[in-house]
Amino acid sequence: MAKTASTPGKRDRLLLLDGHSLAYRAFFALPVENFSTTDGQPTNAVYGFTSMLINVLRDEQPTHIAVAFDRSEPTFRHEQYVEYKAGRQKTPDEFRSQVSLIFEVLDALRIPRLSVAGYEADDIIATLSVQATAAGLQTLIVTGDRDAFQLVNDDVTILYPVRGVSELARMDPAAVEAKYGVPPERYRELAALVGESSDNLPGVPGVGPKTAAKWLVKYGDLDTLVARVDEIKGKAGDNLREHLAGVLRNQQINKLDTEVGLELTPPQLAMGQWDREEIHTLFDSLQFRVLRERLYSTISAAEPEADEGFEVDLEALEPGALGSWLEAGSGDRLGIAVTGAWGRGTGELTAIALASKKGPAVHLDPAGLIEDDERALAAYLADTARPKAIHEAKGPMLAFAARGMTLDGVTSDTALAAYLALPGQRTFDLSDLVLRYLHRELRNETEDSGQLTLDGSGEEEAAEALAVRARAVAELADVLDADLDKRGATRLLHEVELPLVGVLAAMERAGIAVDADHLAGLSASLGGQVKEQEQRAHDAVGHEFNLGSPKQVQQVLFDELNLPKTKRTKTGYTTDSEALTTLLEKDGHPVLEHILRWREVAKLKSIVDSLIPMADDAGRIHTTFNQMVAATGRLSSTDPNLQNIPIRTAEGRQIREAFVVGAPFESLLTADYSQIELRIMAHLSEDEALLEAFGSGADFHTITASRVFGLPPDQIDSELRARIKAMNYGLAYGLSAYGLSQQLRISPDEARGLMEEYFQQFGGVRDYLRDVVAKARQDGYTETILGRRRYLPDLNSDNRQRREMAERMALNAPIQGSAADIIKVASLNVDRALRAAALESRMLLQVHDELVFEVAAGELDALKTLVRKEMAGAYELRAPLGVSMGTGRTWQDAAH
DNA sequence: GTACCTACGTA
DNA sequence: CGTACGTAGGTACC
Repeated sequence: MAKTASTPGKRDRLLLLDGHSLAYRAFFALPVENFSTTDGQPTNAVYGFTSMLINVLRDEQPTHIAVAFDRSEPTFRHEQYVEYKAGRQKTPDEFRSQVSLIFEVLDALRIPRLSVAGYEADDIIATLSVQATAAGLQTLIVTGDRDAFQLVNDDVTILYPVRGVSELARMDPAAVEAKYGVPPERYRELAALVGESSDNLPGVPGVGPKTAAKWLVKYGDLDTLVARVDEIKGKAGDNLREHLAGVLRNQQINKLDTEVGLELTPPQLAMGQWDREEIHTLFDSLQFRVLRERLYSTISAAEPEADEGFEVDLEALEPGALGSWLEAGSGDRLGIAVTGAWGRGTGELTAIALASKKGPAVHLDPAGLIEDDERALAAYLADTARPKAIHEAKGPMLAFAARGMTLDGVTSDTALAAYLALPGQRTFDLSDLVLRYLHRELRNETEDSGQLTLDGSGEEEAAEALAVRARAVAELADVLDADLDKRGATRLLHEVELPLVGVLAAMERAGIAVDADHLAGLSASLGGQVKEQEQRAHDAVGHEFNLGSPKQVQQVLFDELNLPKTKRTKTGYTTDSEALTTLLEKDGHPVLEHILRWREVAKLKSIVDSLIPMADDAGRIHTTFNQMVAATGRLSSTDPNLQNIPIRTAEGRQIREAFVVGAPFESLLTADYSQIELRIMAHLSEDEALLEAFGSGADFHTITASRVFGLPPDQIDSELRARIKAMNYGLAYGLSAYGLSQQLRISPDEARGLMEEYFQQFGGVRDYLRDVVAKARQDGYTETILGRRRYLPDLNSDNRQRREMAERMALNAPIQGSAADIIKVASLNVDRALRAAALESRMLLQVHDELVFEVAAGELDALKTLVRKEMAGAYELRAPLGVSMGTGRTWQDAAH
């Protein structure tokens, strides 16, 4: 798709945009309240500019493109006229911060941006348009600066925004003349007479575009007008004679320079290929969802060249021939693709395709296999010596397991591999990866054979499409292997993530038993409380309203009851529990209490009610663990999320009582790491004092507090301990003095002092945190103890908000990610040890730093020993891992 | 019906 | 102005 730079054809069109002028227009056209990211970065100018850009790209289909920007340095015009642009309002800060974002958008779209010290964007555009005409290109200029009208001719058209950002007036020579009464080449003279207030170029008083045009038409041009200035009668003539010098100066100054020295010539501005993924990430961070879709749907991304598809030769197998077909394979890794449905710990397969990188492929209907083939397939799938590649193995694994088959010997899960390579990505579509890594389209290359399929026309195509996927997976796996090798993630994939897939599948299959009666009872009692609080809240304000609607709650509190305003949100004032609690302390209006209480019980009821229908016939709930969403390497849990079951309040803990041991097992065992993230921080920072605090065996927060405050441990009260506990944990999240002050409700100065005293004792931590960010800025990524990377390009952003956000991520990612590494290793080792010891007990859940087990009869002691050993020994930290355990009939009873 | 927002549960 | 997630309900949009 890229054009050859040296041979512009006659249909080539150069699009030139004036970056600042368009962004500035957008800035004032779009209300900043409606255009900012959730973290407060204004985006109205970026949005408006990008939107205009997309529209023009769509409507004009340019072949060449560039965006010109002004520079902050003075221009040659300032040298000629010191008052040039004097008296302008200072650029608003909200605008300034968006310019670099516009740069990022352009960079991601591979659109060259040009600026030259001493010149304005218009001069660059003028120079390029002249060069483009000489090179035979048509030129389109998008600018909000009327000075550019002087450039219009048969080869140069201007698109001038009228009313906001969505409408562009097309200014060709006829349009300019129709609007101003003079041809474009006279526009500059007209503007000199009229003046330009925004550039501080006063014109002739009392002379507007109409009079100026009349004169120019009558005399032909400005020079003649000046020569015969004495002929002009009336007040206007007097004014003209009086301001003649200014007019001539204006004419000098508004002349655009067409000989600016530029590094690129028009033919070198051919539209490049842009990176879909980079755009995806950038627009995501700008929260431009609609715009991104518009971009994708309106202009074709210059994707990696993808004219090729896949050629597969689908072999028809006689019944009973599968075994020998599988044997005949050279031992190459086969790609597997399946269709079907899975989730909630089980699944079903409707089709299977197997293909090597080269050679024939087969397509199987799992329901139609004869016994021999079924046996051959099962043996092949379970054979660890037969390497396999598959995209997203866990779902199919559940489906295979549901029909009694084991999928083993998976040496590549292409989705998982891509996750390790690009952990920040949201989706890992096979077709996207094929395009990215193989530069191919996920489609069948073979032309229609011309044969009509008599039995169901779609079936053949579906089979071929699946075979194509299997082939693509086989090829992709090799390329990803090489990519991961480059990134140092090979061992992480093969020794941790891949084997973990089966362990997670087993946990999902097992599920956890719930006590349906207990849940029903909870639902009823919570329901009663919800009703009661609702009634009381209505009574307190004298009318009904929806407590679940933040909007209505705001109305009641701030409009009707006139309570003091809280912190602003995008759409009003926050009514979150923290704000309402503060309000309650200040004002004490009874409705506040009921709203807070209603929220509490309503939340709990919604959790209970969501769990009730999740139980299967055996009374067990099966979550789905997602191994590829968290950028730090953690797992997540969905449908239902069993990683956020309440624990903090007594009522919440009643929900934990609903998770119970299932027959024939004896009890539940929970085992969790104590303060694993702090231990990792101590390990990574090698701070002697911190390591010592862990070594002492006493309460960690108390010990660190005693050091910071210079008091013996027995004089550390709960208040002092709480402060240091907040510090200890906050550090791993990039806590600021301000944040700490907010949390502890102390002054920022006090908080700053506390941090300083802390770092006096634990200077190694400060050094580590500083170094980890500095290194990440250098490398572009952070790394965990097992080499799991997180890429943070924003560390070098010139947008402060984004940069600081990235810095906090950089602080946290190695700590949170290393904890994730450790519990993954622990899960694998526990699983392995359970099988080695032939125990019946099984692992049910993983909750970030906790594992939950179902204990088989008589195995409790053996299990505890085994779990403690494997968890504590998962990784050797300088602050050794500590494990605490508890058992009981319910998840709550097993707390400790 | 879909997408965003606010609020809130966990580690 | 402390990281990482998922879900629910309301609301605004199509």
